Amino acid sequence: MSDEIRRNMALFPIGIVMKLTDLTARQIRYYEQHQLIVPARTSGNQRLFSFNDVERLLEIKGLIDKGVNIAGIKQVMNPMTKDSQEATVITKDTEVKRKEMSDSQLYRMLKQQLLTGGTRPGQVSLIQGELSSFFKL
DNA sequence: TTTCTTACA
DNA sequence: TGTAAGGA
Repeated sequence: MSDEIRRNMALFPIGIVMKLTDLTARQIRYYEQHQLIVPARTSGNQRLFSFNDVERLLEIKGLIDKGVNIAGIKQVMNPMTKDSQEATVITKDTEVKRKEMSDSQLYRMLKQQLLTGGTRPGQVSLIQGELSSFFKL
């Protein structure tokens, strides 16, 4: 699967990613801080993003628009690190299944949190502004 | 010129 | 999240 290599090959700087995703540099860097993406770095400390990173950012943008916060997004995105990405190459089938599972789980949690209008003790809120997300969902 | 980190009227 | 500062 040399396709994985191509998808994960770090190619473009943040400027291009901004245009590709319609996100600000601030947002992109913020998501990186929260491990939502792990772009490579050049010798000069410049970030280099891969096609995979761009796709992940597009997914993130979609979820943000629906009112999901970082905590919620982390549950939908498989915490793919450089290592785990290579590890999942063999189990492409289970990878897809795991993602679909996460989506339905997130849906239930969002619905449950919206309906009860809150979180149970010890549970983290997955919603941004209770009101805004109410209309979008 | 572009990007990086840190910090906050 | 936006934006200014100061360096690479």
